[in-house]
Amino acid sequence: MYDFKRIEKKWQNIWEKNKTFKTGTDKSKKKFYGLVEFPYPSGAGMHIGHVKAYSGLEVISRKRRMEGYNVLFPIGFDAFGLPTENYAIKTKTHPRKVTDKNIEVFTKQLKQIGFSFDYDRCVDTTDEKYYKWTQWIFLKMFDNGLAFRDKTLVNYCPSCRVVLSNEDSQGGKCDICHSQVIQKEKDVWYLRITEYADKLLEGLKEVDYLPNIKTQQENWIGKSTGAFVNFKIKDTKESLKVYTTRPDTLYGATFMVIAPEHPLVETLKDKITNYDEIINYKEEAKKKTEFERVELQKDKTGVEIKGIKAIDPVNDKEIPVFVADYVMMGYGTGAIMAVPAHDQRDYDFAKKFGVDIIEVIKGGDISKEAYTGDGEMINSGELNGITNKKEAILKMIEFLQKNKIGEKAIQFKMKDWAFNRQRYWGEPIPIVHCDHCGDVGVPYEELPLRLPKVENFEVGTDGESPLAKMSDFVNCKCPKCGRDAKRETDTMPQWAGSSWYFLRYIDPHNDNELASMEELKYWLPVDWYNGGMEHVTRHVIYSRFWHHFLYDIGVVPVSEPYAKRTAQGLVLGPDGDKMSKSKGNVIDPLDVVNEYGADTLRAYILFMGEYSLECPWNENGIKGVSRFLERIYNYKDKLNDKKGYSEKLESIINKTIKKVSNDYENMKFNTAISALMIMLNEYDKQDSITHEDYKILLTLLNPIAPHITEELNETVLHNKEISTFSWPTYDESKCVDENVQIACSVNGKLRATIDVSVNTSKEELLSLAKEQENVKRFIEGKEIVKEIVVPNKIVNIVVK
RNA sequence: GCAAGUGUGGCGGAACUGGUAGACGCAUCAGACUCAAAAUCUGACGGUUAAUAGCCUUGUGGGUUCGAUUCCCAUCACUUGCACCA
Repeated sequence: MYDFKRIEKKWQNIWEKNKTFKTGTDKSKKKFYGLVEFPYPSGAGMHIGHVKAYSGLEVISRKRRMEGYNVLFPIGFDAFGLPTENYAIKTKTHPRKVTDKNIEVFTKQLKQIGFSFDYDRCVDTTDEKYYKWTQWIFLKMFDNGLAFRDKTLVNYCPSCRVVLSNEDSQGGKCDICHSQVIQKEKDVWYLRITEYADKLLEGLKEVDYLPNIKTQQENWIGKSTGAFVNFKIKDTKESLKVYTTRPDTLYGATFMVIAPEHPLVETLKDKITNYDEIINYKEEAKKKTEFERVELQKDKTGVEIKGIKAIDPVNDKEIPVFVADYVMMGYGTGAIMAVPAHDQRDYDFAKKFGVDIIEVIKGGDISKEAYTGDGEMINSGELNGITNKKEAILKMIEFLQKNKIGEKAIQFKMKDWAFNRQRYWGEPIPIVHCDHCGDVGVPYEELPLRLPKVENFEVGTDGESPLAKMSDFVNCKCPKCGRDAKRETDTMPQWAGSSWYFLRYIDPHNDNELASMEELKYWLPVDWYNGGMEHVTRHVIYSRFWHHFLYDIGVVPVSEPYAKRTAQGLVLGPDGDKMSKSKGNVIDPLDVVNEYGADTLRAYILFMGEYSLECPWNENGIKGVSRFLERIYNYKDKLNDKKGYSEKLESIINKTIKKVSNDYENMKFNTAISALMIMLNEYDKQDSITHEDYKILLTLLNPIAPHITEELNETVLHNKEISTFSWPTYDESKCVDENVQIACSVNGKLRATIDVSVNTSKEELLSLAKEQENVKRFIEGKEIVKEIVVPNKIVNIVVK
């Protein structure tokens, strides 16, 4: 048994002392910037998921260094946020202290696992030298009209007393405390991310993200091309504007639905004969969160607005108007035209309320359900006979524009980003409210606007930020006119600090700018960003948005921050469920380090399965990897004095170098390790192996298991450190086997295999196959219809 | 509902642009070593079977093909994300 405790400690000390993994500064060298999502330093310490998330690029980074790159592989801490604040409130400790302690523990643990981060570039989002620049970016957005304040119905968590973005209140529950979210009118700071929707979509074309990541972002942005159409309200001057992606079905519109909050209800109050009923419905809808409104899909509620009718502009038909809460004011125009024959949701509604259903596209059976497929247009005036949906849409848009009843329109699903929180532990929003000047940005030279040091940072009962109670902080002079004014007391959400942290790593101690252009030009873009699937639509989009903005104002040299993005799969508990404290299936990585060593932990986490897929933890599986490392360790007694590779091992060595190199690049670490195991099995068949044979194994394994390989390389082979080696190369001509096995099949069924030398001719393969006893049995007395020979692979004889 | 992903032995998982399904590892069984156990080493190991013959087998049902885990259609289950998105 090798003494992993001593060996791992020894090498960790050497790396720390020699600064082995310090980022290179020689700009003439090619660069590699590998980025992992920085952790939230929770009190629980590292999670097994962190180990998996970092191990992928850890291997790549170690390989890149050996390939001669300047490697920037940094780590930092996303330390603002509610858990720390709540913990601080509970234990009556200041969040600053809690954060510092947690960061210390985390850093120690990261080092215990041997991660080759450049710890000198560590970034902490709660450091005022850092959040100075987070505030600076916010101010720049404010100056450019991208940060604005509005009164809106917002998701509000009564328990946390915080306004939440839609993204943070999924399922109608607060993301943090899981209590019910309600709707409340409130002052909200927004970042106008919608203005960048098109750029964020276009930018995806030039980056190398995993396909499913790209698709998710596209869906989130949700660009749709359709048309605005105006429906007149009969006997009034009013009209209803709707947005539709299916203007081709306009002749099939038999009713309209508006959101309960739609202003038309007030404008036409006098004409509406059931106004009270409508208002009642509106009040009921207010009680529901957006989630509940959209969730109740089985039973659609709504009320017909009596006394008014809309007029379909293409055929002048009078159609009824309903209010229903499944239509949202926040998307499109807050009103829809309903085409029950070709939209299932409208169909259900029409059936329930007894509205006409008019078929305009042939192909379905509208007595049973809506038909959403393609087909010939009918009952549609000038569109009749068209069978192509796109053509029909284009023709209708043309018609609408010619007759000035509508126009082509592009809509995005994405909404603006609600940006303020009523919390202490976040970046103060650097804005002053002045009665005369309105919202005024804190002057840049006064940044950072520091979080005041206080004893009591608990949230007040009014749901305001704790900062609101600090008169020293609140009361100030307006930077513009000098009169008495009040500071904004809300803070930024956790997404703020994580939206630009990768820029700070590039130049972490710069006091004059967020990072120098010279450094940014060298290091950007991030070459490879790996993280969780769950951050693909929030953090990654938010940070791309910030980066595009910084590019537009000339602060960064490229528009897309991440050249490549991958994601690792979850590590599940041994029971196959997601690890959670309540289920008691949590594996603590440090326990594993203590029992098996860091190298075994690293190797197992990469060996357990395909990196991008989720995979359950298996206590037995780790033993296999542990044995593998043990076997390598015991090889020191089996070395001979011969030079070069053993002749018999040349082929397997070259093949393994090739396989492992490729697999690392494709994050197929499990098959890379498997290839190394196969190589070791080949070594086992020899009486002895050479120093070179051994060295190549240690080198290939080093990125995954750095401690044990460095130790053996030093104590057995007496070489300088592996981290100074060049990455091994292979000879393609030696990767080819001399012999291959050929499958011989009859009618596609395997009947025999033959061993032949590589590149045996087709003719010879065929005649060899026919000589096989078992092949003979199946072709004898039958007519040969076809003979297929694929050299080096298979012979298939088709008989009748 | 929409979108994406996954489905292979007792288990985790392999399989290049369609070409010997089950690599590698775990578990299990047998043997060696040992007084014994552990560790280690050797061998077997999808099902059925006396068989190194055959038949069946990659969620299910079809299709294309000489040949399908791989491509196409349908369907089921699970996971994730978004959502009455017009």
